[in-house]
Amino acid sequence: MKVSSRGEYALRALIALGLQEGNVSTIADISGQTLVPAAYLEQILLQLKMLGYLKSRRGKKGGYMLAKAPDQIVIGEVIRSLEGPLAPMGCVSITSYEACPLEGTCLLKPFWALIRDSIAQLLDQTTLAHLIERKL
Amino acid sequence: MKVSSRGEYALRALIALGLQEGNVSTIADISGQTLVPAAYLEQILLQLKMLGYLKSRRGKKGGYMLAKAPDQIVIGEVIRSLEGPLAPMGCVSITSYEACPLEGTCLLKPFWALIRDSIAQLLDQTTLAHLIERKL
DNA sequence: TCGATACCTGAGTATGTTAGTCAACATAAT
DNA sequence: ATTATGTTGACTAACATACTCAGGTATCGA
Repeated sequence: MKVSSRGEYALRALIALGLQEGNVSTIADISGQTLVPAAYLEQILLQLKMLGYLKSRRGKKGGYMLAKAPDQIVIGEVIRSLEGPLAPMGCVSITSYEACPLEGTCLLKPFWALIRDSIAQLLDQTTLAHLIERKL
Repeated sequence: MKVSSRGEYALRALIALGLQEGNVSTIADISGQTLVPAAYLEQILLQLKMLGYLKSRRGKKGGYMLAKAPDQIVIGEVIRSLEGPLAPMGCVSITSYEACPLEGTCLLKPFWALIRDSIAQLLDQTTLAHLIERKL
């Protein structure tokens, strides 16, 4: 049930940028604060930008900043974008359902569904603002 | 947040055996009911036996059966044995904690802890008996 | 006792994922 | 022009996943 380092790193970066309130931060800055290797962080920031969470400015005095207000950034969406569905099994995934031959009689499916609901509810009701303000 | 096929297959096998109430089932039988490839299932059953969940009898008329009552088999324990800790990150794992350099100031840790609690509570309060009796 | 039927053991393998690195390029400010 | 920055895409080492397969060993029934 692990979250990959990529997902963890992305959230760390979003938090670091959220704490900057509008100022741009360079990759080196963010790398320093989050302890994510700069070259790897670069990839992740680019992906977050393509997903619409970040804006960037090139050249000298360039850097990254949030593209949305922290309370508009839903953690569940971020994780799904970076790691795929939250559901523990394809047969109970809403965003990328996969059929299973046991489907009809499977005694596990309702159980997996319970777990998916529990995880999704937590992640989808939490925003970057909640994390930054320590309001969980 | 995926569960591996190994974990899913193990639970399918336990359910199949739980429905047999004391009768032995051959690998081929279980493979037929669960749709898990027989040679792969063999490995998994062996592991479940080593973990104390199953008993086996060799030779003709041989096969596998549960070693415990279904209400003594906790799903959380099975998953942990097969896939490692339930926690999404090492820094909030109870069974295999790993330190993190950000520890003190990390705004994510309390969030991961919430998720770990939620998952662990569900998995640790569910037994094989619950699954078989459809009582979730 | 013999042979068929099972479980047991350990090695091997194809594929994919993770967690990165690196080199070269494009753009903006001074 | 120079320099600091983001951008792009290729590359790689290590590991995990999801299996297969070849043989060995125990037990039952005839």
